[in-house]
Amino acid sequence: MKALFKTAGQAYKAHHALPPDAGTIADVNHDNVVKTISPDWVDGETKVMESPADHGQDLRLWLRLLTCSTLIEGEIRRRLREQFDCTLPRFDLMAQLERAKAGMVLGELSKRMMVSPGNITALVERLVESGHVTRTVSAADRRVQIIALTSFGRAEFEKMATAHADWIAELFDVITAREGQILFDRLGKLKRSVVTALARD
Amino acid sequence: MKALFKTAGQAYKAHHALPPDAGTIADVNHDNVVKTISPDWVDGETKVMESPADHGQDLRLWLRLLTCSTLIEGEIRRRLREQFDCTLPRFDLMAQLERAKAGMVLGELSKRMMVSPGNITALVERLVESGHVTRTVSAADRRVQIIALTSFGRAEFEKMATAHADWIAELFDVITAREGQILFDRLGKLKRSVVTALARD
DNA sequence: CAAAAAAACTTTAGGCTTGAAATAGTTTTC
DNA sequence: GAAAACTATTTCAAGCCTAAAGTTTTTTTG
Repeated sequence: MKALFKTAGQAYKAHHALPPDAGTIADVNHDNVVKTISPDWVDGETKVMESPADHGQDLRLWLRLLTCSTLIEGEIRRRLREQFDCTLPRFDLMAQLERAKAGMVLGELSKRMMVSPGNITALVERLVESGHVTRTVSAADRRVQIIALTSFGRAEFEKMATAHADWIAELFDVITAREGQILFDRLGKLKRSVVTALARD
Repeated sequence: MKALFKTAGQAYKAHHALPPDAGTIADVNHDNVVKTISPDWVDGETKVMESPADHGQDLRLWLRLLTCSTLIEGEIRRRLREQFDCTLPRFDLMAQLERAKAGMVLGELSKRMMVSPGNITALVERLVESGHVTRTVSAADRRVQIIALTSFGRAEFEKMATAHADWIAELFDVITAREGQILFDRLGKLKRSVVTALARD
């Protein structure tokens, strides 16, 4: 099984016209350049113009999936920063640690967070500095670092976790339990499809 | 409407046990630290342990949604890099430009890609340097930069777009047209839910 | 047991991303 | 028509992220 690293970024949104629900009015100005009036953002997600072997539907679905998670993730990030002066990676790392009472090895954090080990090094360093976590060399294996939440870190995390759950509930407002279940199940199948494809190399 | 910026990162995966399908065996070693054996990555997505006011389902759904898009995005990124020595943001930007024959204003690119304007500046700079796009000051409004694909950039993009569509089709392999449609529709409702919540400020 | 392989991290170079502050050009207002 | 407000973009500091190469320590193997 190969490693799955990610950088930052966005995704493929070409071959698509503007969505009618985005409220954007596209027209041509003096320079013959596309310009829009009004909202702060516009997602490129919409109808695929050509569909080679009906890859179009998959592409459309992928774009919508990506738009949803980008939108939600961005908002969570923003609120975390504004209300708790915290970043998502920091929150995430503490979340992983929260259930590991005895602490967690750095490599395990890396796997669970699906980010590269080198990344965790610096992230942990900053969290140690701000007093949220501790880092201890294992007595049994001196290569190993054990990371654990401090009581301060735990208290801070608790506050954020509560707010976070509320935010998600707010954003998912109009989704009923039944719809949520359908989405959950279908996404489960998609996840398996992706994992299978990835395992095929 | 507020701006929606994002940094890089992952998301909240706490309050969750390991998924049985991840193939991970968690146990406690000499240090009393959680260690796992086996795969390269483990997603933290799974059953929410406590559910305050049944925020649990939303949280679960969000986590699964995020896992799906992280997995897919990571793989697309990896292939783009390996097979075309290109990053996702570069590909994305070219994708936006591809349909704007006359070019696009920098600010419009920023909106469509849902990233901050300052980001586009550097991205465009690198694409100009590698000969994929051109940057021209508008004659009508000297504040404005018009960005357009070069024919080289267009040719390169075409190759990548074809491969990209195939990759998505491959990853979405087992999803049927009908299931895809259901997912698409439900995600559409979710998107509206999020956009509405965001518009409420 | 010594050499080789493996494992857990860290370091490095380079790209992406943001929010905030600065710059420059355009439009509005009085 | 000058001052004020607005708009498009750039610059900056800081953080996140990766792949690849390097370090130290442990395990495996001949």
